[in-house]
Amino acid sequence: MTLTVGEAAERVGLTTYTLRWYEQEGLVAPVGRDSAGRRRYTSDDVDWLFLLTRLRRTGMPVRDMRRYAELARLGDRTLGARRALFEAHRARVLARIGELEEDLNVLNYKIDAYRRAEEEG
Amino acid sequence: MTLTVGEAAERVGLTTYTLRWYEQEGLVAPVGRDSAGRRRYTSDDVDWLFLLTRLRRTGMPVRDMRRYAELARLGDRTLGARRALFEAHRARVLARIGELEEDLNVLNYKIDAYRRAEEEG
DNA sequence: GGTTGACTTCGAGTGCACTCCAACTGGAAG
DNA sequence: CTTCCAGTTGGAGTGCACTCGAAGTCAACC
Repeated sequence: MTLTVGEAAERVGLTTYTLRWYEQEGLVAPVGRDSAGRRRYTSDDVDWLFLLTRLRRTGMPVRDMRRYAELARLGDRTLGARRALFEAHRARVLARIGELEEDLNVLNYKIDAYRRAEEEG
Repeated sequence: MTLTVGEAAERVGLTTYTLRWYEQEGLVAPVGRDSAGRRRYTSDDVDWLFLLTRLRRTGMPVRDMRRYAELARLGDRTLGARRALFEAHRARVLARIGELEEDLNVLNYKIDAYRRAEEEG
């Protein structure tokens, strides 16, 4: 039903260090504990962590993830703000993809130039 | 004909600090100097720097850029190695774009969910 | 009941890529 | 000739996101 920090870490692809640090940094609401004081992650916790990994992977700074977590903790009245935050982030991700695609042209051009030079020389 | 470090920095969108640091780190061959010991960047230098900014922007670590610079300094016999380096990097960039596009789905899903929740509530 | 191993906390350490500071130098404008 | 500005060096400092070490606790297994 619930996972230890090690199990949760493995599920979401983060280390136990990072999971504890995310909690400390307020990216994750305080996780439930068992009688021995050990963290127990619910599937909701794991879902949340998974979402965080996607935000992180798209380059969202931890600072913004914290802001998002704070909004989420305030309940439904922040739905609009959270949507706005995601929409702004989506725009950045789209821009980033565009940038990478442009840079790919440079890469392709260079690869081609090297290939031609190799054929010559 | 040649540019000062400040002018070169502006052209390529880096700071003068970074330009000097790139040189110190071996990402750029030692730049020519004027009689007063000040750097003078040729258009070839600027082209090289521009390429570096594209590599950097696509996430190539400075370590790999240094490796690339070293190969370039060895002349034409490293053309193949340089092409291989670029091809490997291109593969990473393509993978990265794919990753971002996947993550975009998560983002879109969440935005949609927020929108629906806003309409309800 | 002892050993093992995963957990706990707190604080310090790491790696990357800059970014800046202090002290100095030299050419150009007024 | 003085003032100013952009440049020079070496080394220190910054921000981010982890990552790890030390010292201790606790449940489970033999």
